[in-house]
Amino acid sequence: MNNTRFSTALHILTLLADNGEEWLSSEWIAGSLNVNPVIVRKELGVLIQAALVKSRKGKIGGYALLKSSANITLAEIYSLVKNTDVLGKKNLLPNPNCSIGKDINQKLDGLYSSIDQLVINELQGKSLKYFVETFH
Amino acid sequence: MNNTRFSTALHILTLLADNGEEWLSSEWIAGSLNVNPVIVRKELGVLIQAALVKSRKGKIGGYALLKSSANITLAEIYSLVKNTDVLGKKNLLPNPNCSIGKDINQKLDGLYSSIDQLVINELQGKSLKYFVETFH
DNA sequence: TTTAATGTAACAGATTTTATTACAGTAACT
DNA sequence: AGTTACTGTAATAAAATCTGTTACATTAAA
Repeated sequence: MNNTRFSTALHILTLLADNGEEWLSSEWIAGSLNVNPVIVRKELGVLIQAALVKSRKGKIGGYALLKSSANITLAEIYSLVKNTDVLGKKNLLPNPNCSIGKDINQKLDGLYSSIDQLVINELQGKSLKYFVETFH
Repeated sequence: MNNTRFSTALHILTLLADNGEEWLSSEWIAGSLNVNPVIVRKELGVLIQAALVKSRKGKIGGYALLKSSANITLAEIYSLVKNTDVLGKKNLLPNPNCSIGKDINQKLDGLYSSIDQLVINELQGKSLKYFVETFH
């Protein structure tokens, strides 16, 4: 994860959770993050797909939580934005004629997925509600 | 970690551990990884700095383990190549006039470092020796 | 009809990652 | 002494990823 997607998604969801029934605009949210509104709308698109967030179009449009913050875990958010394993990428074509090269990616697969699972399990125990409460 | 550095470093160290007292050349190692020899030499430079590996120059030069594989942990390797937090980067300048934006990076710091620590602790329990043994 | 939103495509710019070329320095071996 | 086969490293290029921006169709309230 050499990007800001988790930070961005969690920040967005924190704002929505902290504003109850209000509909927040992507522009307002972007102002808090200090990033471009289109970035925010793109990430919100992912959160809508995942049924964490709902949107309303038109003049008084905006975004609000669809799912209760108590039932959103940081694991769920992470899974949505995760694009690489924690330990990174594997080399594509290690030499099949080398006894190590032949098997390394299979060995790495096991290791990498166990570490990913460890992180997921930990985040599973943390709700968005809990995270938002630390601000008060 | 959206790169191959951990995979590369672990592959290199596995080859060195698996070849006992032999001095392996960067070209031979690169052949197993199927990457450019300069990439391998650069990563070996890091491993030498960390005193995991020794090198020998000249015609019969090459690389060998300096530290015993039983005493090298995957945590040590990870720490050498890690360049981002597990959960990624933070947005640089969230809005200080927003009650969430004002504090979010501090909150993220706590969360991100606890997750990083979790991964480190897990890798601490795994030695290079153990990893290499899974190949036999 | 105007206004202020969402949704999305298309593109541009920046940053990061990987590959490559080149060559100085080193040490063995004839 | 000269050749050979390495390491070490700088410089650059190429590729991939990430972030920002412009533009505009669509939507719905006022």
